[in-house]
Amino acid sequence: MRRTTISECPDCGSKDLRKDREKGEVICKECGLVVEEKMVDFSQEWRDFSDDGGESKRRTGAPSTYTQFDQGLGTEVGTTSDFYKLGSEGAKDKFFRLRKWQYRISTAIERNLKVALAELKRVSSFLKLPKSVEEESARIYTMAVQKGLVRGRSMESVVAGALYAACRRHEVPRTLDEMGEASGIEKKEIGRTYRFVTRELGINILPSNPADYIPRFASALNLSAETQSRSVEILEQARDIELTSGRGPTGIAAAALYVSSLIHGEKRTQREVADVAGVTEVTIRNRYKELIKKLKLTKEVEKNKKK
DNA sequence: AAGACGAAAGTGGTTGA
DNA sequence: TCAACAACTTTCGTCTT
Repeated sequence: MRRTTISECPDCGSKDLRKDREKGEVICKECGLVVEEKMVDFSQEWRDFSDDGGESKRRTGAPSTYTQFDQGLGTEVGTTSDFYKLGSEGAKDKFFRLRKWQYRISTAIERNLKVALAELKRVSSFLKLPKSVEEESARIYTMAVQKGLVRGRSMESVVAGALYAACRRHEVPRTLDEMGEASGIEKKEIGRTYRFVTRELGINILPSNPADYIPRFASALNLSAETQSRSVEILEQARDIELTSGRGPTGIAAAALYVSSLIHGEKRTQREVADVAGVTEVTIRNRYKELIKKLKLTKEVEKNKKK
């Protein structure tokens, strides 16, 4: 895969950049700007779900692209020019039957996919998601359609659910709020379809890591790179003493960022942090209290308060 | 006046009988 | 299927800067 390399930050010109290979992000250490969000595609095809309904969707060969409505493969059984190559009458009958049958089952799905993938691309570009996530979500959506999971649900909500799932798998999580804003679907609904689709398709998603949210939140708050990396340290320590399990990852990320901003004398209000993280001040306060207590950070915060 | 703090009641999802 | 439960939110009053 070809990757372009950027050697200096377009915002402040600093050459001190930090690369996060896993997330395909490049972050400027000076200003914390997320310079590049290019995803390395390490996705695999996990399409051999166990037998269901008898029809096998397996195939071999080069991977096709899923962001084209027909997956980049022609779906015509044959063209009329092929017709004249056929010999017997039986073969000709079969030719027509096959083509008619093929046409019927494919048009419904194709029509759906065509519209859905356009919507998917729209939302994806709105959220500035990497290409590989877009591909993955298209793949998820395609499978959902083939299994008839869209029935009884709005197409848009399934699209949003597929995108959300793909983001999680690629460790570039967006919050349900952001997804809701981009797609115009209520976040409750997205969460519901997301859970439904992933369960039905047997996709397992690891619980998202709070640290994955840090670069974006910090960038939105104009926090320095030191503050940012400090908050990641805090998160690691918090995880080691089981402060993170069971809690909402965004809340923890937000609290770590808040503490870190206090320590580095770039104070942000709880309100500001809460807004970009999509949680309430109360949640930040609760996490914040736990953090400074369990990690004996009180002294550090006090020390920098006077500045 | 704005921000931080905390109590109390409500919401939606998970879990276990 | 239902009730208990944990996490989070909303709302509101009080304290601090």
